[in-house]
Amino acid sequence: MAEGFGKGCHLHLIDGSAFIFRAYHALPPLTRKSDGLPIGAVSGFCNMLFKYVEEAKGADAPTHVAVIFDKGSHTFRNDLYDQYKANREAMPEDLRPQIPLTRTATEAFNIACKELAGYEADDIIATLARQAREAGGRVTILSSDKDLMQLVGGGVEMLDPMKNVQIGPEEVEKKFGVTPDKVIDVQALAGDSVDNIPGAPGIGIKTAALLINEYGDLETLLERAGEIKQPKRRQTLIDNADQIRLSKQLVTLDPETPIDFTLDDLEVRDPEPETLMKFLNEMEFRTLTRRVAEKSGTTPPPALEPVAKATGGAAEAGGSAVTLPEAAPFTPENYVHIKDAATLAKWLDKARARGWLAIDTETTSLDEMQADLVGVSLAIEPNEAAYLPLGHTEGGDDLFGGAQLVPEQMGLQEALALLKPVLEDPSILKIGQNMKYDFKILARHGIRMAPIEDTMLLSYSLHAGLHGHGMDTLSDRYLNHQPIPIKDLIGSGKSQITFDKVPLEKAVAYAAEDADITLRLWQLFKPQLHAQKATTIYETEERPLVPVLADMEMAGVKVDASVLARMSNVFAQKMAQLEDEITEIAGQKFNVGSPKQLGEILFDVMGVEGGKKGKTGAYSTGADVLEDITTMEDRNPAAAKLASAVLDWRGISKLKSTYTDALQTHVNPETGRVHTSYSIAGANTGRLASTDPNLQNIPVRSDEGRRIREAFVAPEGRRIVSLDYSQIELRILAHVAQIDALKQAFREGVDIHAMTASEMFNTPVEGMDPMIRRQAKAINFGVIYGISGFGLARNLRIPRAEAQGFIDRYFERFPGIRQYMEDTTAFAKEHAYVETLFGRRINTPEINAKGPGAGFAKRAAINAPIQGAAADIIRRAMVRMPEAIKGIDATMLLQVHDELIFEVAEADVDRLIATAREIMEGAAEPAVKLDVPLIVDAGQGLSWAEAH
DNA sequence: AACTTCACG
DNA sequence: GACGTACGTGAAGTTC
Repeated sequence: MAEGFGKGCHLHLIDGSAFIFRAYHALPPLTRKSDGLPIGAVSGFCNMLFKYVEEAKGADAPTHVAVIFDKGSHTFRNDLYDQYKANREAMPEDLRPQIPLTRTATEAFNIACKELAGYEADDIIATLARQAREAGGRVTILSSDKDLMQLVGGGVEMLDPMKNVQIGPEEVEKKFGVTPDKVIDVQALAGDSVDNIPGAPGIGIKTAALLINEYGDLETLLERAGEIKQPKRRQTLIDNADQIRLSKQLVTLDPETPIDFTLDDLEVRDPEPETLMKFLNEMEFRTLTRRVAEKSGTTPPPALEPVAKATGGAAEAGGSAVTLPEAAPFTPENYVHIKDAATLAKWLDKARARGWLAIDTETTSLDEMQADLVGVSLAIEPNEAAYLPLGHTEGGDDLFGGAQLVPEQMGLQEALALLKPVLEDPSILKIGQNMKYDFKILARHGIRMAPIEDTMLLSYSLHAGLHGHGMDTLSDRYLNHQPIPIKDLIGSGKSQITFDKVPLEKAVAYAAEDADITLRLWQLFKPQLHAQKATTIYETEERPLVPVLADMEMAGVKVDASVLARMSNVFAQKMAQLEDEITEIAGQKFNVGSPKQLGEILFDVMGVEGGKKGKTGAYSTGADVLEDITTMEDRNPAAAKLASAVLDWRGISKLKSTYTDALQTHVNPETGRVHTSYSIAGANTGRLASTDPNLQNIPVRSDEGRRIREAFVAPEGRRIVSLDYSQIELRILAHVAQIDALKQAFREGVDIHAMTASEMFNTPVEGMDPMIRRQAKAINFGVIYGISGFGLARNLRIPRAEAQGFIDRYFERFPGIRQYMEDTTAFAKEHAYVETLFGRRINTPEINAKGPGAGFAKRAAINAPIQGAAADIIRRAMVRMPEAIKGIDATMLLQVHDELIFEVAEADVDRLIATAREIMEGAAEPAVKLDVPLIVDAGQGLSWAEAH
């Protein structure tokens, strides 16, 4: 080969920023043990480089390589357009110090590391790619960034390093609908919200590709825009031609950046083990240091003596200082398809021997009450996983054809008979992700799994507030592995199929992987529980709640659909009437349900003043705005009337669409009852959330809405009983903030809001003015939410100065509350989490951020220990409830944050109330002895409306 | 898919 | 000194 870069050479260009970003988000916020320096992103970055170096030795090895970084945030594009990337979020605080370290890391790996002020990494990549191509060589860009796709072709291709898929001209065309050379034209039209490139409003990639393909290129399109048939599209292109041309400049990468090195400087060099290990050792990456040592056949340097720990620092907050184990790569070819009883028995023996198994069920529906079991997957160790298909079918799509079971499957009953003794064996742990789902599916087949572990709940106990706890998130973050998307198997939208139609081979790969991932997550999370002091919450609240909630959900609540149907009819009539009225006042027909159209009518057509536009440019027409307009009878009577009619319409529309209509569709045809689903790990504070349908927001505040609760009934001979905690959050506040006056008031059972008013305004509790009491009540709630003068003013509709005066007076009278708020925020700032009385941790990663996010985080931090403790208490009560009411003919049906709803035999109502009340009032103990009593109010009746 | 609105504690 | 503000949820409908 001749000197220098040329034909036969192969250049790898690594998008450094993408690697860093990827590494940062893939890993929990690790810190260096010795001094707390955040190093999660550096660690991930090094792992990725290590993996790259190992894999790059193969057949298609590069001859030249460089990692390209961005330098600074200001580039020539900002000079073209000052809004470029303007809505980018600021770099996270704990990432910033890691950036220079990634450069050092690259050099330690002996890989060229390049950047250029005023240009983005993408421009340098474009320049190098051009040079390499012109020299006759090949180029592979390691990135999946769509902005680089314009470079593909003529010997240049991309490789997505995470998914390990090549991106050539075909893939680019698939994404953009045009050949790579026209990608910039499409991007110029479609714009990009991430980089804040304006493009042509209303035109996305699809439309852009259509236009470019029709007219050949952007310039021709803009010149001939007048020929476009669609009027809106035509106008957009004519009006925004300049903006589109600017957008094209912004998206076009510069292939002529003034770089001060040549391709020859990028020749591949092997890492020098000593240099590399020295760096890795300094970073305290033990595993990686060892692996490099093994590869190079040298001994790793001794671990550095830990230096004295720096004081404080929020770095190791919130269950984060974890080291990821050396993950075994996934080898799906090891997954087993269980076809017969002998093989299943073998796997179950493995579980018996090990004492655990990870399990996952595949079904035909997300609704556990309607889902049919299709298969079960099992895992014993990483990569040791199997799928047992039971209900895969084919055919049945013609009118009379019944679906046929496909071969190579065990019989359902035979399999369940083998599974049952293991799944119910108290000496074998059953590990699942979101076990409530699998528990319910199997319970419907007569198997009650116990004991169980749930990786979703482990993550919730460890990481509440940091991220979601779905399997895809957890696998991506903690195993650095992206599971096969379910979409790849069943599709999406209209053409979606059910899992029983998935071919067995694909089903094995998918389902066994899920069990494998679950097992790995369990092995990773379980040991961290103790280290993070999360064991008690997990063991006493989260895990035991699974069967309790499963039973509640399976029981369901009886709903009289005919009551709802009648109400829907009445609502429909009223709405039609109001719509006529509204059309008349507005003088034109419009969609009352469209806030946009309504805003234009009110503020543009009818001339109401003071319309405020939100960030989308639409007028705000929320209830508070409309209520203000209804008071303008003198100035703008028509608008006042219109606003009032719309408010009425909205009220009815909400009741109809969200409640009376929707609830009917949720009545299970087999049980005649509504089966909600509670998410245990949904709310960061420890509250439950109810979905499909949400039964925690059934109307109660308005008389009309409350009537919907009449449809929630007890069957013949039974009653609905409701028990709710009185003022539980304020009681918790009184306890944690140690407010003597509040504590005493609760002990004496006086009206707490009246007492607050009395303290603040020096008036006796007896004969308290209801208006003053109302204001005091608003303040009491405000305190729980992290009060602000602005918020209180808006809530009470009083001037802000007056609201601030109330708050000042309140804090003067209850200085302990201000102290509590200050202590709590200080704690959050130091640790990046807050804690409830019971030890539940809620992470507050944004607490030290700058900008408006910090305000939210601060108020959330104040609220979380209070809301969270209340959630702890009712969770504890619920866990104890089934055992306590065993001899009573009663079923716990629903939870609404501070309320439990039961269905009880008429004769047992009193006994149930007494027992459940005792459990609920004593639920904090023995873990916490509150200084204030917990009081539970009870009601009963034929419907929820009567019981509440 | 994002946004707006509104139901609950 | 400006800025944006009550906490926590889920669902339906419109708009892009």
